[in-house]
Amino acid sequence: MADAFMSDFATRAIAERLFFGYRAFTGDADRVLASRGLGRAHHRALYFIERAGSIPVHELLATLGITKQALTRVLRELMEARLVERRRDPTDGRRGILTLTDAGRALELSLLHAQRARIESALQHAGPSGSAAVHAFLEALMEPGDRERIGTSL
Amino acid sequence: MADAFMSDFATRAIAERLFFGYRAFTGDADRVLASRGLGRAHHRALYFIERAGSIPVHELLATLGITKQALTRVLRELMEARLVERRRDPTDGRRGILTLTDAGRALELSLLHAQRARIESALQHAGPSGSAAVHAFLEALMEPGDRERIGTSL
DNA sequence: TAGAAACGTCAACATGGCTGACGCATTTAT
DNA sequence: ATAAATGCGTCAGCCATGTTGACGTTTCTA
Repeated sequence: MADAFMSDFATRAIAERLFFGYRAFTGDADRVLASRGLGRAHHRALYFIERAGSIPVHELLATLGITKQALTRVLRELMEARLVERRRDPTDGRRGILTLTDAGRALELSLLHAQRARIESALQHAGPSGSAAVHAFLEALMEPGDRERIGTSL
Repeated sequence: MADAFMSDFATRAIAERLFFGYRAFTGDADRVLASRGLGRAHHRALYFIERAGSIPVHELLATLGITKQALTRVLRELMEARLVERRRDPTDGRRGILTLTDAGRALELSLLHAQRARIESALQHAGPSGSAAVHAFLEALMEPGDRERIGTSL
């Protein structure tokens, strides 16, 4: 038989929870960023550089899904602030490799920790077996091509 | 004993799933909006007006968490496109009440349906008992003050 | 050695936020 | 009755973050 879609009511229940939940989640970091004169775009770059340890520019570009012109401006500001360093890939001198400085790592961690209590509390509200469901839900929500960009959930 | 925070690793697992998941979720509607020359800001206004049936301007402002100047521009464009109508509150002539036109309701529904398949699939991946966990997780993630703005999950 | 690849950069522009300052109609308080 | 407060709508200017398009440079590859 044909696929019966979920109700509009049930769809809205998720849509509005995602909207308010994501806004609160990003708000925690935004407050820290604002005190340093940085924005959400800087956070995203710091996050994915730290996560990878070091990352080629082209891969960061693909992960963030923005143009190189948009990323270049963010990276220039992060390098001027001595939070990010760029060096050349020794195996291919055209490629750039990005790493965080000690200050960059410290900031990235403080941004993560600004979000930690909210995430921890939310997972607790999901219940002991709910954590796996939340991970599965969010992974299934993602574009398939992005799933290889994340770490395992366990 | 002192609260032992969750690990950075576990925090990152949620943070990156939220980032990619939310991006995919909004992307579905963004494509429909772009074909109509509208943006995400218009979608949010349409969503909350439709959800309430009709809504005072000040309440929409509080829900969206933006300034009246930012909302005014969005509402002007929506009213020019005959998607939204504004009338006066009969009990207080200073207040404005917003409603959708038939065309506005049709667009809002098509935006919701653009997101429905992804949400439905994600909930299925969360498992039969996972849906309640997902709702609880997202609600706990929200700012407490926003919780009164959402509908029940059942 | 020619061409492709991987950037970095400049310029112009769109979207969606912000603050500040006014003005106007309407309601409320004195 | 009138003065003050409220709830807008609007203008102006600015910021953050994205977009295209075009160009130049260095480096690798065929």
